[in-house]
Amino acid sequence: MRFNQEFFLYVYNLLFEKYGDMKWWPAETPFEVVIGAILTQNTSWNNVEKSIENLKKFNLIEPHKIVSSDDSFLKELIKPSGFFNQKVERLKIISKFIIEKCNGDIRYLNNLNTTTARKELLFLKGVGFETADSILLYACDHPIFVIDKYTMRMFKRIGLDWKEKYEIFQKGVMENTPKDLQLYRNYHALIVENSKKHCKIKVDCSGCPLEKICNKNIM
DNA sequence: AGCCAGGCCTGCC
DNA sequence: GGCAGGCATGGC
Repeated sequence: MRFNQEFFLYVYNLLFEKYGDMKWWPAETPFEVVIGAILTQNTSWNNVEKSIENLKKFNLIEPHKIVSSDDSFLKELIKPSGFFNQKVERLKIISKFIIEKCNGDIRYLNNLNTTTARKELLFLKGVGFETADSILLYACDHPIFVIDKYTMRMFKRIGLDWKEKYEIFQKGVMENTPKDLQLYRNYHALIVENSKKHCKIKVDCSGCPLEKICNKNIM
């Protein structure tokens, strides 16, 4: 198997045939994407949903409301998604950034080129590669391929050996796919969906659309 | 009971 | 620049 454009679109099509258009990211507003991206750091989405529900109860899904809310109150609300001490700090830092540098709307980053916008986000404490790229792709309209634990595991199992380096995986995929916003949005969504069902550490291959090309013994 | 979850930062080396 | 250790809750 060669890892060229044909390969990556082949994998996409296998996933698409099973799951279709995932309509990702699951959020009502761009800022909700930002919140979710922080809260889901090393945390299952199931837990994140509870936290976001709590924030919604108090109408806090807006940057200035996050900034002006009491830390201990916010910690209580986002408790279900864990790491609440650092995550409250991170939510406040990025909210402040949005207010001060983005005129209150994260989509301001659409005015910058992708590389510049990415750097701006990566300056922020608590925003690493995956969080930045998720925000660029799903809260804004930057076509960038998000890598996460699921993505690395899946690609490794279907034959790629890129040594678990985020930017190597990202470059490898992006050099071999059309830089298309909708494609990248749905590709990542499909990988997550398929991984949750079939491609976790403990594999469950029955019904997995990638079964033919997967070496389940990896990881 | 213990492992895992849609990372990231810090402090070592 | 690489890498263990810490961060915290909920599901299985």
